[in-house]
Amino acid sequence: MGKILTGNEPGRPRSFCVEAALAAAMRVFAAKGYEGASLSDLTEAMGINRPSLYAAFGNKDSLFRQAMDQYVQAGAEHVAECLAAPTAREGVERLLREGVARWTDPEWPGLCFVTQMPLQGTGASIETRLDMAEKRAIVEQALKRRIAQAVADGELPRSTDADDLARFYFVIIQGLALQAQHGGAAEDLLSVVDVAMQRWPARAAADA
Amino acid sequence: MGKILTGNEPGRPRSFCVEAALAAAMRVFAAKGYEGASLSDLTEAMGINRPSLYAAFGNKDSLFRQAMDQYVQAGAEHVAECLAAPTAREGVERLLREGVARWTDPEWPGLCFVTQMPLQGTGASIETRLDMAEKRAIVEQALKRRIAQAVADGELPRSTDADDLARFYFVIIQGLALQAQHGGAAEDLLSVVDVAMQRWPARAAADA
DNA sequence: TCGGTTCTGTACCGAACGATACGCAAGTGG
DNA sequence: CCACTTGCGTATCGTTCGGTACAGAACCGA
Repeated sequence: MGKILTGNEPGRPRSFCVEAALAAAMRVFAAKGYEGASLSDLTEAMGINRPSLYAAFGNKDSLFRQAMDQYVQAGAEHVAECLAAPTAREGVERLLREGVARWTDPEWPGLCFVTQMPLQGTGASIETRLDMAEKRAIVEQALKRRIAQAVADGELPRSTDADDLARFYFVIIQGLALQAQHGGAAEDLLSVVDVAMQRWPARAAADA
Repeated sequence: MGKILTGNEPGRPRSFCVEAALAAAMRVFAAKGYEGASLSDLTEAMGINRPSLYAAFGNKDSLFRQAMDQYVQAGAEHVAECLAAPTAREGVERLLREGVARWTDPEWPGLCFVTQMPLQGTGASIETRLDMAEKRAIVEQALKRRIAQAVADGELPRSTDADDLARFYFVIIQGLALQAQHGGAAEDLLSVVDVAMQRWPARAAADA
């Protein structure tokens, strides 16, 4: 992932790769939070200095949003991939299990991006927070659509309220991510997934 | 709640009520987070000035912990009160429903205290964060004990793993609180509680 | 009235923050 | 070689942060 040089533009070419720098910034933001990530932290991790950062990304807030966009895009693909499983149940279970695997992986960068970081008083601008809320809603919407389809397909009882069930699993996702960030062990969280999935609404039979 | 004057100590008496000031500080911390709450915010809300704050509470970190202690104590009492319900099911349901009511109440101060605030990179000291983790574990332990008792009482099937079930509902609590902080509507969250409680393990019958 | 002690209020400290001005380096087309 | 354009790097801006020194005010016991 070196720098992308087209060789046509005038002026001195950029000496770093924007995507790699964004990825580095994302890791810093994920590790330290919005306010906790100082410009010095960011520039050091990105391997560039301050004015280059401002020239390339405009702003700390703007940089955060661009880093987040990169993460959210990858995350959205992962969600879609999971939910593409043959049944909604498998899809949701994959989403939860792989989510736990990622969130408890110390190498995984973007823990708090979709779940919690941009809260009130973290210094992020109001637009950024609204943007995050929008991005977060995408996951919930995807869950909602997949579950609604499962109801239509007959995988779930016709009495199922897709919105409620989607919200339910979305709350679990956020709770899992939060607990992971608090240092919860992967095995404990996976057992929560077990309990959550064990209670997936059955078509007709009991699910004792 | 005015100042408590014993009239025996020498020196100039304190002109403010420590408890009231702590409560005010708690509201500020809850609203803006640890770093987001500046000393100016705090002193203004508490109605005192900086040196008084330092003389009375020692430190920003120390102030935070004392404010948190006050909140956690009230919270722990509430948890115990809820879980004292005749059945564990009623207790957990009360805990979730009243939790949602509190967290979505804009007047309620301490939303993020037990759930999320003191994360990495928020500026809080490592000891404070460990302290918070400990306090958070208290709720989970209470849940665990109550559910274990319910298993012993025969309210829950003997095959129930109390630890797993407690962790499950604790994750839901955290997810609900998190979503509330993201601006989730009370009715939506209550419907999540419905789904979560609807799937409380039945003794023997099916729970379609 | 007078030490002794404790709190209050102003004014300030050094450090770190986000953000920028400006001169130099490194490329382009002519 | 030469304007011209663009990114790089140093050095610095003004602000805000958490934390304090210091002087005066308000209470005690004698």
